[in-house]
Amino acid sequence: MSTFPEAVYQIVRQIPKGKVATYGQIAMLAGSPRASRIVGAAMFRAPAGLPCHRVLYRDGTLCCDQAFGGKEIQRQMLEAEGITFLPDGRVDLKEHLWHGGNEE
DNA sequence: CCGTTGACCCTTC
DNA sequence: AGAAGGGCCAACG
Repeated sequence: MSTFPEAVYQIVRQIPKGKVATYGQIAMLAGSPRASRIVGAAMFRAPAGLPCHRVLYRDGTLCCDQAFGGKEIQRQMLEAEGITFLPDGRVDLKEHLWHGGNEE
């Protein structure tokens, strides 16, 4: 792990099924709590096999409506993982917000 | 090496 | 409560 995106990939890969994480949370775990934007950029360049669909906004909303080819696509993937959605169209962070525990 | 850009987040109007 | 603007850090040209 030398570059920031690479560290981000490792962290996102450690997100368990049925759990979600925020860009800010991942950025903090990566070593820069304010580099949330770098995390998003890294997600776009992220290779296949990376559960980037488990990464959401700080409020639980999806990234930018066009990620993964469509926010509804991400919603379906999250539901398949066991994630519950609120009537507001946001993910239930209080139920699925992942803690940065690398020890696992 | 310096400037620009970006799947974000926070503060203020 | 909703909308707008600025700031931050790291990669890329």
